[in-house]
Amino acid sequence: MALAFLASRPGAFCSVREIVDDLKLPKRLLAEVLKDMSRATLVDATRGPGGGYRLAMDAKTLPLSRVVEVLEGPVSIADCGDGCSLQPSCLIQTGLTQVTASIRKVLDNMTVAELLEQTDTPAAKAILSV
Amino acid sequence: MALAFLASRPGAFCSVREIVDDLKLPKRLLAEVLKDMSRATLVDATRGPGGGYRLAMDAKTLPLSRVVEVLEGPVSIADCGDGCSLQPSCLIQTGLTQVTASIRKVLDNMTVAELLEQTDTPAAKAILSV
DNA sequence: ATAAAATAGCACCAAAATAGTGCCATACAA
DNA sequence: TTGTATGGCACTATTTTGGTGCTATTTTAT
Repeated sequence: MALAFLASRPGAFCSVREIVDDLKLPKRLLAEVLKDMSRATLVDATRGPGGGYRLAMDAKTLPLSRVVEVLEGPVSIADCGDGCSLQPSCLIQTGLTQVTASIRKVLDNMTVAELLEQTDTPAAKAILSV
Repeated sequence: MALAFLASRPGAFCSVREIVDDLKLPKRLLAEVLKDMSRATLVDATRGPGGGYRLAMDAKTLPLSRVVEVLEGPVSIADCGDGCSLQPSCLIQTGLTQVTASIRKVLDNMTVAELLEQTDTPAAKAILSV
């Protein structure tokens, strides 16, 4: 939600307060998340009055897969690595890998910009039009 | 894993003990899961000596989406219903719905039979060849 | 008949993941 | 130099999920 918000104000630095006021998110939590995204260079940050966050790239070049990776680690539906005790007898590891690849492709092929474009409710559009 | 196992023995009733011995799964847990699948008519069950479970349909006609629905409820990446307090200000609900639909399509288009076909490790193949 | 093999049901516990907070340090601009 | 804002990190709390205890009921081979 926050990235879509930033995408709607390209180039402008938006503070956590602004974002939270519009999107009704827990302030501290959003701050943590944006810190993570900043570390991952998904967003730029500036401090002090007038500071805040902005997308570090064009939203059209930011696939959801990248966002998911930053927030939750590698895209996968199961941890099928060597650490899994079931691996020796697992009949579906290879198949699940393929499913994961397909899902990853879905996330690769949708960007934050596209996510934002779909916004269609009046209340949401009102937020964007400010 | 269990459904792939059953798919490898079409028509035959397999007991929880047999499955667990081959797949090295916690017995009680698999029993719970198979009960759920039985209630959802994904598998047939028979009791008594020689009893067990078998797929209720051809594995080729059993998409993973159906399995996921039985085990985890409706396929979705977020609970965007009316119950969500963020809905009024959510910029991405519609977009996420589209992503969910795409992922659902992935799961619709892969069957338990296909999952099983991908099995390629020697140890796993040994289980199938018995 | 009856004992053994197996599922049915349901409550419960434990571990892991996730949502959310406390607290302080650091930077920046008016 | 003061107020605004991010940076970092540990911590708590809640939810979800993996897993268990126990008992009842059904089935079939002997």
